[in-house]
Amino acid sequence: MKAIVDCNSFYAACERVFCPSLHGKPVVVLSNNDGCIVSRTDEAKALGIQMAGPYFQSKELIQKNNVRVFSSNYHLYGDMSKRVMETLRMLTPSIEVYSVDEAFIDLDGIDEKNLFNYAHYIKHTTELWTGIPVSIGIGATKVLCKVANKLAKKNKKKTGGVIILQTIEEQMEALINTPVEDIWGIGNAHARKLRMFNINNAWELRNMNEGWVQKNLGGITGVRLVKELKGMNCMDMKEPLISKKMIATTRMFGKPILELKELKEAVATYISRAAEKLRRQNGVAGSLIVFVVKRGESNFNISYEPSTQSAYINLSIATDATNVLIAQAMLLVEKLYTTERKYIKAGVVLGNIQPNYTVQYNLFESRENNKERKLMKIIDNINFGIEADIVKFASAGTKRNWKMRQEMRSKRFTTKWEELFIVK
DNA sequence: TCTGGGGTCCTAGGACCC
DNA sequence: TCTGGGGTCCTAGGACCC
Repeated sequence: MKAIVDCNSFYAACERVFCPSLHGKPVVVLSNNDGCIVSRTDEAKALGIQMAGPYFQSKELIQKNNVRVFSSNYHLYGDMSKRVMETLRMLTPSIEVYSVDEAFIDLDGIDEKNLFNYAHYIKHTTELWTGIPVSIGIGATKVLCKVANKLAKKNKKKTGGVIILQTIEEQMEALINTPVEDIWGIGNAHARKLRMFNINNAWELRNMNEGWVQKNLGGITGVRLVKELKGMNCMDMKEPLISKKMIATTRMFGKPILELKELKEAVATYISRAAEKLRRQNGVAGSLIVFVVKRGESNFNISYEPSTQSAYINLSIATDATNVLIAQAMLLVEKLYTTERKYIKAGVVLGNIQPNYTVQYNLFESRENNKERKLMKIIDNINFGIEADIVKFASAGTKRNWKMRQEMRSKRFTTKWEELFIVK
């Protein structure tokens, strides 16, 4: 058997740890730039505030009901996530961190009669040590774990936050109570399709034949999903993901910009971020994509939808040097830039990532990289150790009018000395 | 006027190779 | 007039996840 441990309303829960008066009160957390709602407590859900909905649409509801609103504070959430995962690691033999707020646990070797007590022990200890409430779903496969977890979360009072699917009867009941759009791996497009075929819950999907699924549900991915619903393991526990295959940094701007100079500054800054991430995993990137998004506008009787343009380059030598990547990116920005409309967003994606010891040099390029590598190391040490961005490239700008809005961010209680939590 | 950011996996089709 | 069979690699795009 396996389990998934999933933090309840994770971002909002992190805020509550450092502001206990918010327990029992509605809280929401916003995405970058205060654009969307990305985390809601149960009290906020009960008010009808939509997940992933634009903030401005719920603003009235939020103000009327005195909902506490936070901008996202990724320093805090990242650190709290680490604490949760460390706790699970100490309590269980093997975990796979699936996302910032979820981990699968391998329960092979645990006596099935003890699963219930074991799950409650994990739940209780995690909550005690970190202050973050969790729900646990247990089943034979990852997909069944997710089914169990979803139901456990939906019905915390009745289930105590833990559901175990052991017998076929338990599985059947759970699957019947899971509408197709709630199945892990079924998104909007497939859900609509399934409904069209009058397949409405997970049990009905489970009983479809393989040929049909193969043809209508994304090929092999769909077949695996249905097998997992039947209790046949098709998704292994994964080794911890050490190196990413692509690294992206993209942001909306705080306000739309028109100037090429500002656009370049933003892109140079994103490259700096992405290259730091790249170096942290000891990787080098072989390709680079820059994209920019123009604002939608209506002038007189012409209207434009927001539109994205992108350009990419394959680097002759894979690199992790910020300055090299910035230089290439600037050329791409110049290629993309026009003055016709304002820009609201830009991003960079580093691809073709390889470990840095495999770099393929070529005849026509010198090996100056050593010098660069030393420089990058020094810059990274200063920025990681003292304060982010204390040393940066001039092309990344100093005024940064385009920086995102984060008007309601809490303090970085656990990662910045100047912002430590104060107990009176 | 206002709608985030960062990922993964799979497939189809084209280019190219022997 | 006639023109094989079997691969690999790359890219773009779709779908999905949190």
